[in-house]
Formats: sequence, C-alpha cells, structure tokens
Amino acid sequence: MISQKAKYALRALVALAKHPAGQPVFIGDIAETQGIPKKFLEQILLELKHHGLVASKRGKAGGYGLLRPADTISFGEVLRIVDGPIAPLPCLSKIAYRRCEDCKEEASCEVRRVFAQVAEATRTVLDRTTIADAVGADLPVRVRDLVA
Amino acid sequence: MISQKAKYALRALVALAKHPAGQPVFIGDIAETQGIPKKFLEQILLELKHHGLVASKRGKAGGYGLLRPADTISFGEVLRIVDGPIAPLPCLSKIAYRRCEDCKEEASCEVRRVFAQVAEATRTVLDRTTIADAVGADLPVRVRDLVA
DNA sequence: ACTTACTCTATTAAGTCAATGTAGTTTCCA
DNA sequence: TGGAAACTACATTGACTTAATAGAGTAAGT
Repeated sequence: MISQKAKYALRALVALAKHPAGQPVFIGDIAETQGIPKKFLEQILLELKHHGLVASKRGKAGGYGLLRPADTISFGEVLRIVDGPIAPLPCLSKIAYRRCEDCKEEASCEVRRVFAQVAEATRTVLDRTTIADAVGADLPVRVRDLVA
Repeated sequence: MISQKAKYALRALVALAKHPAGQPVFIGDIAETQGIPKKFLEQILLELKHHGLVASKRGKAGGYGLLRPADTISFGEVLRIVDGPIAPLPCLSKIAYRRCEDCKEEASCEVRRVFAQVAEATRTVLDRTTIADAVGADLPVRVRDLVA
C-alpha cells in the first residue's frame, strides 16, 4: 500500500499538469478540488519543491506550478521522494540498499529471488509512467509491452 | 516494503518445504537456522496453521510441517494472510476492497489507473510463484512470461 | 511424573502516518 | 505604505501498526 501522502502528491501533480504552464495554482484550489487537507498539502508541495519538481510564487497572485515538463516526472520518482524506497525488501532497493540482518547469504536467499521479480515488474511500470501519461486519456504503456 | 513478519513466514515455509514431508520440524530449529526470534515465529506459525497451511504435532517429538504440497502455496496467499492486502491502493484490492474516500470518481482516477497496472504485475508474480518454486534452484516463472 | 514443545492471550516499546498548530516571511496592490 | 493573500518552516499531536516479549497453560511421548 502506498501512503495517503503519496496519493495526494500524485493527485496534486496531475492537477498541476492539467493547468497551462506558467500559470500558478493556489494551494487552496488544489486542496479543495482534490479533497486534500490544505495544511497537509502545503507540506507535500514544499517537499516536492525541495526536490525540484515544482516551483512556487509568493504573494497575492502566487501559487504552485510544475518546474519540469510533466512527461519527465515519473510516478516512481514521486513515490521515492514521498514514501521512500519502492522495493519490497531493503536488500532490493536501488536508492537505499540495506542488507537484511537476518539472512545468511543474499545470493541464495529464496525470498529475495522471488521479490526481485516483483521489484522489477513494479519499477517497470512506475519508472516508465509519467504524470503526462496519467493525464492523457489512453494508457501510455500497455501491460503487455512492459517486459519486452 | 513487506513486513518483517511476512519475510519470516516465507522463510519458515521454505525451510519446512526443504524437509521430507511428514517429519515435523521443531520451531526452535527453524528459529535458530533462520535467525528468527522463537516466540515471534510461534505466533506466525500459529497463524499459518489457523489458515490451513501448516500442521503441528505436540509433545516431545512434535513440531511443524506443511499441510499442503509446497507447489500449492503461493507467495501471494502467504502475504495476504500475514500482511493483508497486496494491492497498492485500497480501491484496487480484491480481498479487501475499500473506496478511497477522497476521489470523486473511481473510473476516471488517473492515479488508480496507473496503480492498477502495478497491482496486476505484482499479482502476476506473487500468485504464480509457490514455495516449491522458491525452493527449486531455477526461476520458475521467467519475467518475460509473466504477462502473456 | 517429567520433560519438551506447542497454544494462546496479553502487553509493551518504538516507530510511523496523517493531520494540525503556530509563528513567521514574501509579494502584490489599492 | 498598510494589509490581505499566500507561501515557508518547524513543532506537536493522537491514533495506529509493528516487532517482539511475557507468561500461564495444554498435550504428548518415555
């Protein structure tokens, strides 16, 4: 299960992507139309800003907007920022590898071997699908194309 | 990330599958060879027993053993028992569907649409791979066969 | 009987999640 | 130039989950 926070982040980015670029959107507007607690959304957008995904403009006509084109922001990138590693086991994470303390030998670990496949399948979807894909009506990547 | 408990459960089942059937294994033995806290493992095996995956025999020559053949116990089944739903969003779970309270219309939810692909890919691996597959040296299901 | 091992319920300590609170700072505009 | 609207930052809260432990009890073989 992904966190509520991640879901909010993705929904907010989709909402931003639907607006014409360069035109800031109020936090309050996103919060209301998406049903996200405003203060919580502030926190989330702030975090996304620190990672260079969005930009904000202060003052009366301020608001948030995408800093990078929507088709360069993948779901995987957002999830890793908000929720941390995507991998189902710490010993399978690319961004935060950690050996399983219990588990004698990684190469022969049966559980790891199976979840390596899960991790690959998951990453294939999440790293290929962008916010722009999500906004578009059609599925961008067909499941049958995922593992070529 | 799957829970530590799920990892222990899978490792314990793999350990049981490696023993000749009908010959009970002591909890203490599994706990020691796998580096699992014994009392915690008792809890886990008890839960698996209640779900009909393993059987136990009491007394001096007691212990645990698989109740069903290892090739009929999938990773997905074990995970659902121990960790609950596998789906990345409540609105995508088969065993515990719950509507996302925030989210106006499910059919048009962009986030849901993307994670439906993740759920499908994940389930394809987890429901096809069994304990017996994990014990065997070769990968049972090649990734490229997953989505036919 | 006595030992070994399984059975069950309860408890706890630590950590995480989702959200809220409070105190600011910046910018625009009237 | 005053203030309203909006963003920034950090601290705190309460509920819940996770991982593990505790302890009293039951069953079975020798």
